[in-house]
Amino acid sequence: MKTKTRASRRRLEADQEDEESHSPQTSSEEDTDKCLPYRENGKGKKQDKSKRKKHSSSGKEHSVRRLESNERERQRMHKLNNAFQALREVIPHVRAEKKLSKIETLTLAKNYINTLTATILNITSGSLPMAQETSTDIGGKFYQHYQQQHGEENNDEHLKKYSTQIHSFRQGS
DNA sequence: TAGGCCATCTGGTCCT
DNA sequence: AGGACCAGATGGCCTA
Repeated sequence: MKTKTRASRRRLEADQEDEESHSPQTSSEEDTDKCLPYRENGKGKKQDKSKRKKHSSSGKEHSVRRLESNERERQRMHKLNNAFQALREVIPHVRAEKKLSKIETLTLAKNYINTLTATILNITSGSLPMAQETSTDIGGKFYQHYQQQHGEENNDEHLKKYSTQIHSFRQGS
């Protein structure tokens, strides 16, 4: 992978620093200073430099914890990316040969959900204002798409169930 | 070459 | 206490 080289290089550098000085914080402190301005409130709020936590562990221990933490973070991001990939695969889009970026994926997913919701409401009742705005042409296309995705069997049953859920969800909100 | 996108590292904060 | 989550920083790759 392209960034593997970078990652291993950084790890190597960190290890070297650790071995040389037993104070791997030096470069990290500089990095942290670049994080300014600090977030103002809420989750992830950064503290004033003077209030920063002191590491109780030795340099070696801290370095080990950091590496473990980095690995967990990588795994977490991989899971997140897998979820993005799964989302990409269920969103119909025009330029199928080009991979959707994350922001495109989220935006298209939101639009897709909105359209599907409107379409299903249109199919099942047509009584809500949003459903009336939706053209039957679009509705037909998505119904076709639904059939391609889910096959012929139990479509009515599934659609009925889904639309009931949507209706109750919309009424609840 | 600038800008977009991405993976990774990192330290702070939250949660269990 | 330790893991999860988050956001900033950094640098590589790609494309217009």
